[in-house]
This record gives sequence, structure tokens and C-alpha cells, in this order.
Amino acid sequence: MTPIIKLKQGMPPGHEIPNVVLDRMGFLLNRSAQKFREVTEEALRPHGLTGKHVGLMVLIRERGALPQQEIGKCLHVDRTTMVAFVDDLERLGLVERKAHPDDRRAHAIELTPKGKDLLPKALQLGMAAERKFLSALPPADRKTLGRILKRLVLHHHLQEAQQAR
Amino acid sequence: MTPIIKLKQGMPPGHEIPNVVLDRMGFLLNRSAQKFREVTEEALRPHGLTGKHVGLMVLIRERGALPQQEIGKCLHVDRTTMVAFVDDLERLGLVERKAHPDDRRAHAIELTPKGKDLLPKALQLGMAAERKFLSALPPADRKTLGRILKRLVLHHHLQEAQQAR
DNA sequence: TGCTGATAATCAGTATTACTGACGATCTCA
DNA sequence: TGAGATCGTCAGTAATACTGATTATCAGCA
Repeated sequence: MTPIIKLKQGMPPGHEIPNVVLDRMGFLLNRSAQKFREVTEEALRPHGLTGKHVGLMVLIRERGALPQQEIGKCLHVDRTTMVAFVDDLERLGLVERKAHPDDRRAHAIELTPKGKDLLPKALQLGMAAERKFLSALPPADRKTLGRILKRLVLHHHLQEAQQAR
Repeated sequence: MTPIIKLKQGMPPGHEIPNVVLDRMGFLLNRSAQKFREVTEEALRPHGLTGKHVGLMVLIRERGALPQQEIGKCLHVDRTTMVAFVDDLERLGLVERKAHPDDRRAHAIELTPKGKDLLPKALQLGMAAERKFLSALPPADRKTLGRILKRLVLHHHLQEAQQAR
């Protein structure tokens, strides 16, 4: 009953993915996220940044200087991982650990002038990568995808916050 | 100009994610994939499996026994990673490395009777986890999400195959 | 037929990543 | 003032994926 093995027919070098695999949401999500990371990291490599670094910078541009763990809770980054993460950006001169005005244990992570300068360009590169990544989709689907994922992520974020009480 | 830092207002334990972050496709995809993995792995842990293991088993149930690297090309798993990957399943008695009928270098990875037995149950657990993961979405959105991601993944898969020539 | 270059699986070593647990300093609150 | 929680840090650990080398085998060509 064990089916026969096919090897090296005139097959094109792209190995077909059967539907049983393509219909598994886990495969689709992981594969998409992985590919997205590839595209983004390639675009940002010249600046020594990853998508997560840019995400951090955008976050503090929007919300103002934040303690590391606050950032971590938004971005789902562990407190210990945040250390190295901020180290990277500080080494690049893009953010600074300032003294937190209300809490001497905490740092206030701030954008430096250089960081404020670079961020728009980094964002632009990131957006270009995103467009490239989504280029196979009709524009309506791109918006839809964002909308659905946003809802999903928000739901899980709130749920986790609730049960963390 | 640097904005003021907020710490411990009467905030609920869930830290709000600002829209600048929530609108970044990379964040949404990575976060979704990560959460999905969590949910799935929790469901499959009693059997010592991950979603990828189940994916492998489904693939060879569908396509028949395959060499390791063929599996890897479908699932985007490196040839060296496949070794440990198949080791896992073999240790659990779910697949077997048989001799490949046409190529003595290659293995033919086959489901064992035990593997064929367990697979439906594992799939069921995986599907339940997927439902749980998607529970925040209206059914129409679940289908839409699958459709869009499938298109996206397929596009990149074909594109990579093409430029690998 | 025999040789050359490619390929399958494996292994050792490496880099990356994230996490656990412990620490000192500091905060909060009773 | 004292107890317990919290912030950032670090050392150690585990998981993961990859590079390069190795062995066995294959495919094609002279």
C-alpha cells in the first residue's frame, strides 16, 4: 500500500506543496512570517537593523521614552532579551538609556537625534520591503489581511493581559 | 520635547499596543505565528510532537514515502535539520527510514502503523488548536485569512523555485 | 568501462535566540 | 522601618538553524 517514491522526473525545481500542507494555518503563518523577516532584514541590513529594532524605535517615537520592560510588554520581548536589544541600538547611537525621572531603577529609552534622523528612512525601507512582500496580492487583500491579523493579535494580547492578573 | 513617561497609572495589566506598531505587517505576522505555535504546541505536547512533526507526517501520508530532502524542500526545512527532525519521529516510532528503491543514498521516510494510527488524532488536536486560535474571528474572516496567506505563500514559493535555477 | 562532478544523509562545530534564575538597587505600602 | 515586589543586568542553559566536511552513491560522458 505504501505509495511509490518519485525522484527526479522532469519536475521543475520548485517542489509542489500539497494542499494538505497549504491548508494548515500554522504552516501558512510561519512561512509568511519567516519570508517577511527575510525580506525586511535584507532591506535593513545596510543599517545594521532588524524589523524589531525599527519597531522599538517607532514605539518610543510614538509614546515617548519608556522603560525597557514597558517596551518589552508591547512588543512581546522578554525582559532579559530587551537588554541586548537596547544594547544594539545604543551601540548604533540611535537610542540612549537616560535616567528615568520617577524611578531610579528604570531607564528611560530615548531616541537620539541620530535615531530621529534615521527612523524615517528605516521606516521607508521597511514599507518598501512590505510592499514587495505583499506584491502578489491585490490591494484589497493587502488591507484585508492587515485588518484580520490586527484583530487576531489584539484579541490574544488582551486575553493574555486578562489571565495574567 | 521628549514626551513624559507614564508608569503605573491605573492601567490594566495589558499594555496597549499603539497603532504604529499594530499597523506593521511584520509585527502582525510574527506575533500571530508565534501565538499559533504556542497554542499548537500546548495541544500536541502530550504526544511529544510539534506542529512541524505533524506537518511532516501529513505530507508523507499524502505523497507517499519521500527522501528527507524532498520533505525539507516542501516544508522549508534545512537538510541538516531534517536529520534531527526525522530522528524525533523515528524515536517515537511514528515513521521509519526505509531503503529508497531507486537510490541507495536516499532514505524513504514512511509512516509506521503506529504513525498512521496516531496521525488522525494529532491532526484533530491541531485543528482544535487552530479553531481556538482563530476563535476571535468571524468564520468568513477565517476562510479569507487562509485564502490570502495561501496565495502569498504559494507566490513566494514559486518565486524562490524560479530563481534557484 | 571508468572517471568526474553532483547529490543524499550525516556529523561536528558555530551562531542566534530566548529563557531561567540570581543579583543588587530601588520602589511601594503597611 | 521592614517585607515584598519590580527594574535592569548577567551567567548559564536549551532550542534552532546553519556551514562545511565526510562517506556513500548516482548520473553522464569520454
